[in-house]
Amino acid sequence: MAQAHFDALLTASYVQTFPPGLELIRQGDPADFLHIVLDGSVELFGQWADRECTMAVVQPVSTFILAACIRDAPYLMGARTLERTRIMLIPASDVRAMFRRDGEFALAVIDELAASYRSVVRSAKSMKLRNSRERVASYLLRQSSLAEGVASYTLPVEKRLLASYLGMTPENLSRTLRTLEGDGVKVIGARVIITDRARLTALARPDRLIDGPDPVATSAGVGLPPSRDGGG
Amino acid sequence: MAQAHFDALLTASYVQTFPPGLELIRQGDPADFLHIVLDGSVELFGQWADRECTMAVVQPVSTFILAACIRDAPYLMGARTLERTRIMLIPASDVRAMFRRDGEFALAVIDELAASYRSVVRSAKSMKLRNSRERVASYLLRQSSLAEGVASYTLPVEKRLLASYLGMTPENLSRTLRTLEGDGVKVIGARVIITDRARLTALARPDRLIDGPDPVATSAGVGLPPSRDGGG
DNA sequence: CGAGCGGTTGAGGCATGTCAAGAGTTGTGG
DNA sequence: CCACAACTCTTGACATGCCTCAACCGCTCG
Repeated sequence: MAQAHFDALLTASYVQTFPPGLELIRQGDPADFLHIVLDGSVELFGQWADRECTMAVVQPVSTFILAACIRDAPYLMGARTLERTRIMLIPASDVRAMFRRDGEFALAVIDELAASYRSVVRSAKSMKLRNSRERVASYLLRQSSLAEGVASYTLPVEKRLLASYLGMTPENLSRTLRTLEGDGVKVIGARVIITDRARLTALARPDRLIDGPDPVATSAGVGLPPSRDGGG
Repeated sequence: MAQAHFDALLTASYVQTFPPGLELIRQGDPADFLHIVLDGSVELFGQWADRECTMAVVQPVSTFILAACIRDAPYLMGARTLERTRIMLIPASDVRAMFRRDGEFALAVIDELAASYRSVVRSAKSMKLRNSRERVASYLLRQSSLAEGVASYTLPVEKRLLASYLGMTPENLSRTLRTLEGDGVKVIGARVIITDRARLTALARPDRLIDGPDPVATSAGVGLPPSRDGGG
């Protein structure tokens, strides 16, 4: 986009650092700022009838709740920091005004929204088509491939949160990890060790239409699968 | 958008009528055409490991697989006609070229994508936060409110498909509908009769952040909740 | 009429959630 | 530095939601 426009957005926005566990956004509130994670990580979650579930984890550098800002609609998800996190906030009205003025920016927004959309569809497919055991196996395998195929790595998030993200209870995740030891992967604390990749792959049956394309060497995704995110 | 640009898109595209049950799109195929349902209805579904689930039903006039066209990426979902359906096909390359040339068109695409994104997020929240009984109750209530709050209406889709959409088996849906008779709604064949709206509402606990905003009188949505759809 | 299909119903089993208790870890304040 | 509190994680026992399999009904359509 035009440098002048870019600068205009920057001057209208501001950057702030938040402590861990802080609620940045409450679902249902009007969308007043586009958020961009510069450093740290943010959990997006849904709430309903005293229940809660993790929808995604946003890691640098990504936007979130872009869709709500564009539509000038209430946030569909809440957001809280998982750690000390630096965030840039751009007034939603400025964002809306800007992609009307700057065609390049509009194209970037289109690209981001399309990517986000596909992310959620993938996630929804995983939830509906796989059982919890398969989701866990796929997740562990996917994280390994994101880390350039290493056989050992550490989980990027707490198990409690991972369980919620995968649509199961912490107890169930714990048990599932235990039984998965017979299928090519061992998890000790936050440490994941893939002992038999072929076997784990056979169980997880990874699919690029669900788990995403094979990562290219240049990308550096670390978090939960839909780490690129842009709506809410 | 500019009339000239609109006409250009029209001349590049063509309209075709398909019989019921025809597979329009196979998931994983490259996105070559943007599809627009002019008449009839289309099911979007996901497949994995010999399992299948309905993701959405698209009704006139809506686009689908917009996101795949934009990203020039493989379709994440398959699509098949549910009835005799008239569809307009626009070459994906023309769509991509057009929103680079025409700012108004780009804005329309942004709006459509943002709406689609929010649709899927709602759907995902419903799947993760509600159990099957609550999903069924919400769905029945939602359809009633889309039909201007009438107490009686007919289901817009087959129960078999509805079950898949709601993430359950046909048997389970059948049983659930039976037990729901004690909670303010009766379903005979495809006919839905809400006998005690307050009671059904108490059970469904409808939420505009999941079920969508209260419909305005001018809109005429009929199908499954995310009838507006635009990605894949 | 008979095949095919959607829908319903029943029986039984597995997967997952719930409740409860305890081990291990982390962070805090005395 | 230690003691305590709070929290995550784990494990067990139990309950239940949901699926699977199978049979049957009713309708549609050739």
